[in-house]
Amino acid sequence: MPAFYQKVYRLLKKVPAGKVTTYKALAHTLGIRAYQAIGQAMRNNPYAPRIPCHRVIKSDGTLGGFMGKTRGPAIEKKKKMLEKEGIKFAGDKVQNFPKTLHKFNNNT
DNA sequence: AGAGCACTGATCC
DNA sequence: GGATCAGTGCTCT
Repeated sequence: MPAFYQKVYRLLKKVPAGKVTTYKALAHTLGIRAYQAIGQAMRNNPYAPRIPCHRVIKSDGTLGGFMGKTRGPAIEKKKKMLEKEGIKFAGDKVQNFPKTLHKFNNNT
C-alpha cells in the first residue's frame, strides 16, 4: 500500500480509546493540507478493526461520514460505540471536543 | 491525463 | 446560520 496510507493508519492507531481525532489533525501531522486524502485512506481501510476509523471525525466536532453515507443509521451506531469508549456527544457533535481530541506527537 | 475523495474554509444568500 | 463553490494533496483508472 502507499506510504501515505501507512502514515495515516499508524497515526490512527496511536489514538487511544475514549479519544478522537480529525482529518485536519491527521493531514496536518502528515504535513499535507489535503484532508480529503485522509478520507480516501479511511475508505480503503485495509485494517478495518485495527484502524479506529470511527474515531476520526470532522474538525467541526461531528462524525462526518463513515460508511459512505454522511447521514445514516450506521453513523449513529458508531456514535454509540464512541460513547461506550467514554466519548460523550452533545446531540450530533462531540462534547469537550478539544479535550476529546487526541493530539499527535510529531517527534516519534 | 482525468476524475474523485468519510474535508475544510470562504463566500453567497 | 445554512448551503454552495473552490481548493487542497494524494490515489486510482
